[in-house]
Amino acid sequence: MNEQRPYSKVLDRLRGAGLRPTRQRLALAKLLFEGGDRHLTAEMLHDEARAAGVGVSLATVYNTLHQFQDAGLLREIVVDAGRSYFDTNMLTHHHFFCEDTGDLVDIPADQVQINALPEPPAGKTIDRVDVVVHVRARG
Amino acid sequence: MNEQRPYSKVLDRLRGAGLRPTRQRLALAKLLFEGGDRHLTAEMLHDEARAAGVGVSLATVYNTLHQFQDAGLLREIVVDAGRSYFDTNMLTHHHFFCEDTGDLVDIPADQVQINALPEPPAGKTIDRVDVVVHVRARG
DNA sequence: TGTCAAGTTTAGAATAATTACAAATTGTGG
DNA sequence: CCACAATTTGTAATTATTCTAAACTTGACA
Ligand SMILES: [Mn+2]
Ligand SMILES: [Mn+2]
Ligand SMILES: [Zn+2]
Ligand SMILES: [Zn+2]
Repeated sequence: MNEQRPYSKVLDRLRGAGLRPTRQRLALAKLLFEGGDRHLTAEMLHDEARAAGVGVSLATVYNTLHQFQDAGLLREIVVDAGRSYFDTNMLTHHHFFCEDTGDLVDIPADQVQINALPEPPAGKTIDRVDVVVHVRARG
Repeated sequence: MNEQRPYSKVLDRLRGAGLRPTRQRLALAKLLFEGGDRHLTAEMLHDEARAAGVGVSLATVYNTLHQFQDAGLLREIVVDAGRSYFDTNMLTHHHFFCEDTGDLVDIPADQVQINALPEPPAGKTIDRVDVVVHVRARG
């Protein structure tokens, strides 16, 4: 449908977020947001960009991921010590995490029902509930 | 009660795990296991040990934490990017995590009821379900 | 109780992910 | 187009952690 204007969607998205549509940001946004829901590390995205012929430094990949996150286009997921995943699915949801492969797979929020939660510690308020289902290759 | 033999408990614990009771391991085990359930980083434990007058290197703290983990005396918790917590509570349970302070607080398993979970991806088997309730200082 | 091999500790180097910096480049309103 | 702020980038710095190889303990047993 938008083969004539391959950047119009991400362009609107960047404009909506108040971010200048630079060559690098357009290319990264295309990789991030036009392939369905994705879970990527900075290094993975950098490799994809280079493979797609996009000249972009790793520093810019980090900058861009954080800017997108601040703009509400992404969120960061922590499941693996010493490695951050960025998740393009902004709906409330949970994850399968496969320790063998490092893969993250979404679980829609309505497929996890939490019927009880204790009161948070005094003076604290609940921000978000993360459920991570650790899975392994069947053995 | 065991003031006469202040190390007998941790000594038994190390013996049971097949670990030689060295000065360093005894001291770290005492700090870890005789103060109720704890959630510590390697750096925190190192600082505590030094404050208690125990000469121990940071490398040994890391070695010891991993050995204790392999022996089933501890488990590692990942909630904060780039920092590992070690948890002395080996019962199945969940956590409050306060992003402001970095504090982890246990939630007993029976206070979280999960009434639905989807099938794991093909060929995968569920290992463990981690629930992390992110909380913030009330604003 | 002394010996010795195996297990353990350690200082410091190495690694990996991420962030900081300051100079060069680019996007945009006028 | 211009001026100027925003952005990008190569490189250095930082942080948590792991590796290494030499020095030191421990425990079995003679
Ligand atoms: Mn971040
Ligand atoms: Mn570990
Ligand atoms: Zn996701
Ligand atoms: Zn815990």
